[in-house]
Amino acid sequence: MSEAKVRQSYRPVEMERRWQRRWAEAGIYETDQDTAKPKHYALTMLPYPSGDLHVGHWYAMTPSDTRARYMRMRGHRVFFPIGFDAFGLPAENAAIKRGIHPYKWTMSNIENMRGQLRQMGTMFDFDAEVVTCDPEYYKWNQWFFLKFYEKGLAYRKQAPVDWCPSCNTTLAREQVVGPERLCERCDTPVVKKNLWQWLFKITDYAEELLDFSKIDWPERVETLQRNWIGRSEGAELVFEVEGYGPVEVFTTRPDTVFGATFFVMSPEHPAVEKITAPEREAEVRSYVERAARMSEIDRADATREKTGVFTGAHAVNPATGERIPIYIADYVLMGYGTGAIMAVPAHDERDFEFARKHGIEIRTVVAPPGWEGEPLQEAYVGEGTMVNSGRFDGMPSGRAREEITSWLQERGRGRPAVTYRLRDWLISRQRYWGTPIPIIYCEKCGTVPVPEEDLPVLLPEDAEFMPTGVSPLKLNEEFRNVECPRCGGPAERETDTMDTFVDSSWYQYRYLSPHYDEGPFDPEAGDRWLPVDQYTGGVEHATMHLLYTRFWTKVMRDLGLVDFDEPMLRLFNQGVILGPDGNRMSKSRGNVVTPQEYVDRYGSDVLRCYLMFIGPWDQGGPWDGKGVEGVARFLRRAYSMAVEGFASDAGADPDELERRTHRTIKKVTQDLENFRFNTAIAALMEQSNYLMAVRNRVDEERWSEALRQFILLLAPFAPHHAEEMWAAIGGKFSVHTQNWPEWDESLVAVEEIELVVQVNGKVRDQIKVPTDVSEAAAKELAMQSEKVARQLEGRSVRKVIYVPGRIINFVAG
RNA sequence: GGGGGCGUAGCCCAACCGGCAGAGGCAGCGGACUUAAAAUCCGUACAGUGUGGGUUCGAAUCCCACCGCCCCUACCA
Repeated sequence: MSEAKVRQSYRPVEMERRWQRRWAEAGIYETDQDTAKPKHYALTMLPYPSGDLHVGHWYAMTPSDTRARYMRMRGHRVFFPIGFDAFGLPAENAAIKRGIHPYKWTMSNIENMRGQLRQMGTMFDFDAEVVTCDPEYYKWNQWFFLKFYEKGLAYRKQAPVDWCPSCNTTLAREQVVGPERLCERCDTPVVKKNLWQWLFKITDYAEELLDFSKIDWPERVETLQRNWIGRSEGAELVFEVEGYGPVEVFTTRPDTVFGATFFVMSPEHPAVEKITAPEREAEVRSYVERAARMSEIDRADATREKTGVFTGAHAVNPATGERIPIYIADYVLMGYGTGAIMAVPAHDERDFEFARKHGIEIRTVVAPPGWEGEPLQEAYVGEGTMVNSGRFDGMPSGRAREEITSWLQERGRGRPAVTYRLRDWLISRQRYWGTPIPIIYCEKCGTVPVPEEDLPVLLPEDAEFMPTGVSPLKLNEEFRNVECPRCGGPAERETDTMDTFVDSSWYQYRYLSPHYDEGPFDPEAGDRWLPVDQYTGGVEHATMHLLYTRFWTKVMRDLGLVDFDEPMLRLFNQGVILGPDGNRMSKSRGNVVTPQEYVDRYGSDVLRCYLMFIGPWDQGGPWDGKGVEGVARFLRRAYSMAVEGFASDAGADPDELERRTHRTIKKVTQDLENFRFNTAIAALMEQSNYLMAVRNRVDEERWSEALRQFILLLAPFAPHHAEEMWAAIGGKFSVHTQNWPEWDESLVAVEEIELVVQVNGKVRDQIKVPTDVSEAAAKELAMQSEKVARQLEGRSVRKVIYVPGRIINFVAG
């Protein structure tokens, strides 16, 4: 075919559509169940069905697909499923704003996205698709909930939530707007309210979740999770509160207890009401109310001045026996430790600030080095020698921590303790579009779980999800009113739904058998595929989804459902693709790139390759529309090379061609192993350029072989182009079921290299030497160089540094 | 306040275990093709690696300090 004809014949969009059809007909992406091959479960985080795939989806999914394709060509049976995280707020908001039912909105989005996913040219096995808002799926959320409940891992308690007093409803975090913390719908200031909520006891697994020895995850994610779990060692000490009883505090510094000159409770602490002196009541109550209005985020603002009020009550320091005043202050959080602290102003920055403001004694009990009894100008938080601490004076503070703890323990006033920052997972959402919590409240029997055989508790389709101010299911009498499964009497259903992170905590298991109805997944399929070998997704999920799914798997293990400890063995975090202006893409910034316009113009392969080429995958980066051209040229050139074929034989070095081929195979293979798609594509471009250059100058047979290998290497990146090219050179359908090429190490090495000759670190000459030249020979050859000889004249060579294949350096004096 | 990442050509990015700063691409420039342009093809210039020190025969790479940008996290007792 002539070049002109090729140019005319290159219609990537049409070509891609043709192959997509063919692939579907031939079913080449149906999951290979041949257990003779090693398994590879590749997983990319499932998308939320927002309506259209955006560039971010492409950036996350297509490299993941490339890697899965590569593994397949490497001889693995690969399972690479996809699904939709279909419950959640946007669907409900669309319903409220536009009157479309969430189900309809979600399903039509999914339908749309399915088509776009196919267009992407991925090898997703759509037979394994999971849609989490499907009762077939969420039934198992409920089933798990019951199992968790049986094991005591699901429990109900009062927990603070954001509450809009005007709409009379709880709000999700993203519905609370701005630093003023206003309700998104009516601009009313949001308050904290204690409501009955369901929680999962993830804290039971805190210690095990700190063990990362069984997974190969990015250091960064491990650190994030470790910090999030926040294990601290210390002691729980008991302070007697006058007229109330003992109150426990947690401290990491029991050594400083002799310096505890006051005591602080969180405004929410249950004891506050009972201990407040009558003359203080008004002040205390107003402070508590003010604190309640503040969000946790505002309260966590450490730069804010430390506020608080005296309750009029006193506690007894268990070490000194002194009476110390009890304050309430919002810098003490109910959610951490016991919600009360012993305040040691001399050795804690926050307590120091508070004590100064309230004129409380600041007593040094750990002497800083060189301290001579002068008042501290700031809190000293380091180690030192004990002072003002009775019998412990003179002891190093580290040792005093243990000794004081056991001393108090002997007197029944304390014990060593470990506290975690991690809190239990609050799963209740006062929302319609989620999984109903399978619980029934009966006046007589109390809290009754829905019997397993009654699952799923269906989400009623005709619910009133308009903004009426109450949890939508609460208004649905038909849903809410039930017979108690235990006594048959009148009862009410729980009307909250589950957090959508529940859905994504175990979806990787459901993929294995999405229609299996005897359990969350078919154990036989589980044996064949679990656990996930390679997971890819954004690092923003480090302390949410990625922690929850680890927790979930450990519970599943304890339920006997799986026999391993970790859900995903290997994780890779891709970066974020930014808008052309270098900012995060967002509609309000107007910098959103629509993949469709590029797909329509260049085809999917170009977009895929461009996104992989733009830079290291974990780095992300700004979108550059101009850069796409280069990749488009590359693929078109590659295509035309295959279609036109060999030109003529005119004497280029066929061995060099072969060496380059093997070098390319090695480079691309190693880069794919390490998720370095950008340099792999650069290597393919280089090879393509070379193939083009020698197309009419080398032995035809060997050129064709080199081209064949090139196409195979290209296949995971540009599946459509490679398929077309494969067909053009007479390859058997499909290129994607071929074996990945292997390289011959002996052919990778170049034959002759340019050895750099330096004198005292400065480059003086380059000489051609055989690759395997010995040091002595290299030295000899280098000395023969005129330029080098000139430099060495009159000097003696003190040292020769020889790096094979690189340089030879004469150190001369 | 704490933790992490990144600064290399006009731009996106390469550079293994320290060894000639350049693989690939964009844009630029020159040529071929064209009546002309686009497209295409061929060919090319461009930085001494954010700044300042240090280690070394030799530093983009290792160490120290600083500057800039980004991300995460934050009163955790």
